[in-house]
Amino acid sequence: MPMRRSIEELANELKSLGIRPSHQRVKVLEYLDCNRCHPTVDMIYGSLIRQIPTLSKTTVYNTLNQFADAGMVRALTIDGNEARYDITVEDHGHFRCERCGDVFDFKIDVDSMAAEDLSGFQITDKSVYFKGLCPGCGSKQINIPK
Amino acid sequence: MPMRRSIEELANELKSLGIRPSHQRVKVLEYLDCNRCHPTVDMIYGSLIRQIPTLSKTTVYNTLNQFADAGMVRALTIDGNEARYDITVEDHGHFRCERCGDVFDFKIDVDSMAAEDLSGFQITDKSVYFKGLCPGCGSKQINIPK
DNA sequence: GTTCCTGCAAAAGCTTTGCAGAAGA
DNA sequence: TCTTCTGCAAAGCTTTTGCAGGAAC
Repeated sequence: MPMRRSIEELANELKSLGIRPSHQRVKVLEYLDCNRCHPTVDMIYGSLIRQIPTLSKTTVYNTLNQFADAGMVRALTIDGNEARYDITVEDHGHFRCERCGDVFDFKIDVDSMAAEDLSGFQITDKSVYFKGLCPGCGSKQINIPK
Repeated sequence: MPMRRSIEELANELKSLGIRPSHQRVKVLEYLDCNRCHPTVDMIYGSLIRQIPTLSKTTVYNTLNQFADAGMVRALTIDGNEARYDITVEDHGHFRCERCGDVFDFKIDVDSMAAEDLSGFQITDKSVYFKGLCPGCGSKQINIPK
């Protein structure tokens, strides 16, 4: 599942989308390719700063916004305070644990959902978010802190 | 559909959940009951300040968080910058127009979705978000501004 | 009288913007 | 050389927190 791609492949993917493959951009993309855990900007920045000591958070923001505009990544706003980023892949939903905050993928066929009343709407994106307790937290039988 | 409830009914609903029915709280709940358009905090505050000149945005935030904790309303984070609030009703999805920003409800049977890999997860909430162009904006045939 | 509630002000946190210097074509 | 990119600093926004006065019970 973590189908790591080489630096060259990642750079070519950027070029094919008209994005110049700067060192920072390739590294951000590589991080997203290797860490499919819906990282926050802080997580990406915190990891890459060790490889690129001059990196700024602004660049991470700029890069992610550019990737999102190009359709390469999807920004998740499953909880309001912080965005998470996700390499665009086939249809899947996101489960967010309300205790530990982790986000899990699960396969789901969004087109199988029985939806109505949407004639006339042009749909460009479908997102499915579930919340609750993940297996690890649920088995601990503790109340969710507010 | 806009099944307005009386002040007494709203106050009783609050009492039944252990929330003291202060004037501000009842008014916020009445607004949500009458305006099922997924309002932002600003929209709620901007409307109620005309009836309650001393109202503060802090109180609106406090009240909405309390309602959300009690399960009376759901906070939507369909776009990252601003939360929207929604009286809890039966299963439905949310469509957000990327041009005009409006949010539309549509009926959807989330349990009909073919989901896998979730054994061991305790699911407490299911959300479905679609994005695209609403009929009004889509018919105008203009490119979406970035 | 004690507890809860309100609302002002300030703080906190995430994200964007302005801009100057650096890097790349 | 000219365009694009990076990153620091500052600003912008939404939301939360601290706290004092007031209301409710």
